[in-house]
Amino acid sequence: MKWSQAYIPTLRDDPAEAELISHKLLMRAGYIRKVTAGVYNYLPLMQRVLQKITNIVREEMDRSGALEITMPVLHPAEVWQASGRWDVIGREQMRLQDRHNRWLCLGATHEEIVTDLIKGELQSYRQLPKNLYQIQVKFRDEIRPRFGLMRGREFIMKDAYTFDRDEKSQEKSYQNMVDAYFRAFERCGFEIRKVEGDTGAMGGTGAHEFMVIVDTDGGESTIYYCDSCDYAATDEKAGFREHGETSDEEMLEREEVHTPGMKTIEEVTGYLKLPAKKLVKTLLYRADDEVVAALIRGDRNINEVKLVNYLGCNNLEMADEQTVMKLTGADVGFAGPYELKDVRLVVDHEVKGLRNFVTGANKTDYHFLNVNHPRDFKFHETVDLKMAEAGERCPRCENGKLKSDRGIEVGNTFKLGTKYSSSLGANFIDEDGNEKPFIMGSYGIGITRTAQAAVERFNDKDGIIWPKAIAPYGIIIIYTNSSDDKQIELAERLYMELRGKGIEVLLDDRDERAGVKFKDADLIGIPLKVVVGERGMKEGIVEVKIRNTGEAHKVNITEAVEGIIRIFEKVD
RNA sequence: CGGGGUGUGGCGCAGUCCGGUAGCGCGCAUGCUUUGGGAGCAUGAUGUCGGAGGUUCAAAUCCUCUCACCCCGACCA
Repeated sequence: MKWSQAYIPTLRDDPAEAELISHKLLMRAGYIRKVTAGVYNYLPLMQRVLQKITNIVREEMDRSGALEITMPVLHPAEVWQASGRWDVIGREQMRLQDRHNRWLCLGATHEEIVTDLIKGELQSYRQLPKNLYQIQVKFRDEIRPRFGLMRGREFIMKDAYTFDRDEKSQEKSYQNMVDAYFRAFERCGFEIRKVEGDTGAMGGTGAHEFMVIVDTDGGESTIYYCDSCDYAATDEKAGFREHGETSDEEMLEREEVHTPGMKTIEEVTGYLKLPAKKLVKTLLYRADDEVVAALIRGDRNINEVKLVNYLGCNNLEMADEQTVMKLTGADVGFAGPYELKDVRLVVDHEVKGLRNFVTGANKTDYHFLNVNHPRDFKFHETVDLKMAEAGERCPRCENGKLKSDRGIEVGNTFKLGTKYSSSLGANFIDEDGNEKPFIMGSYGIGITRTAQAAVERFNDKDGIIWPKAIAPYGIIIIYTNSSDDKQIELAERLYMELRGKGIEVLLDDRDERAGVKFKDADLIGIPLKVVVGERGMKEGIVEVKIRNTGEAHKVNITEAVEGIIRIFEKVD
């Protein structure tokens, strides 16, 4: 492609709307343009990148034995109602009505549709396992779209669905997908980290997320991993080995103390001169229709996902001020378990071993010292409600410590069990003659998100640095003086010959000064730059520069094509 | 949805407090010079000042309503 014929609208300034480096670069380098919040045009360069990623993913899916199909973007409400998710998913599902006032939605995921598709047609265990996938546009009406393609409302995704007869077979199908994911992401140029994830609204029995680790604000997820074994999990999922300390202090008399305006742990610990570990937070939540109080040590942060999972509720939010006032008789910030009525107590394991701790007194501006259980309040079971923290002990191995990183989730895998097959009545006849629901799995790769993750991961002050496998073009040729016919002639010749060798080349034939061409070439991130210029011509060489390493080579004009290819082949 | 902010030529912004001919940089067009890391000079084009209503002799500027977008939070691939 010749630049003069291409459509690559680069910008000098960062667009005001972009926050992340990757978002800024994709805008500035002419890859994307916003249409409306969370919805983008993909320009020619972006289209090529997406195509590259798509092709890699498709090849690895096909290699794994998965079968490509295309399902609709528009779904009837009925199938979502049948699975029960019409009511559960709620606002982020894009819904609309047709001219007959029938409800439809735009698909954010296709468990229902694919299950409905195979229902009655996959009938025998002899036809299993099956893996169906598609690469297609999805919609999710994000509450707050942001970060460009990272959290868009419209995005491209590869989603696959497996159907197995039993757990053992499912395990194989699952591992098969995991293997395919590693191959695909590796080919895209990523070092990928697989971590255990929460199953969330998908339901099911197990999940993993595939993360690109970055050290920028683009790293929206925190993960914890063990420094000695292969344990790794999202912050929502991560646990750690608790110390199981049991205090042997003697129980002291409960004592009310005046703590005017001290609502936070920091304020109370500062005022009472006690470590946060000696406090127990009482957090009131509204879980569906019930109010629960979560008790957790003062120095810990609550993991609401763990609480939701334990309660099995659909909706969890902090109780509002009125509710807190009604139940505790006090302002927010002074709740405690002592004589807290009509509220279910959910207690973190660590609270069990504590003695003589501080809680709110259910009275504005007062706390209790020396609260103890079961004397002052009772509970029967405890649960892990804590956010993990770096430095804690690994839950899997003996000596490991947890470390944390931030990452971008580019893929996920879910074991769904029979949630969808059961609710939609998708069964097969097993070897024993019994009708059974399929054991399902679902597997996603965010194509557009992967593209942006690459930019977030691979860039420098000058612009994008695409891994070769997903770069829109492999080589860019620049001639520095557009009024020098000899340069143009040589550049054109190299362009034609390299293209003849099957390499994707961009020739910057614009009548621009050399500086502009260099800047733009770096900005759009082409892996290899070939410079035809006055200096080189005198020496009888062209310069070849690797975007990634900055490494520069000189190649004799007489054997330029071979020389360039040789260098190009070594680029990652 | 709650909190904060922004809408002014294609892009980035000033002007708004204190009403009085709509500006700057980049980009764009033409010409000359220049030609290895976002050139210089000259000339030029491009604006419903987000929209609607109101106040006023006069509104980008003040008032009311509204829409869009961005940031923080809740949500999430």
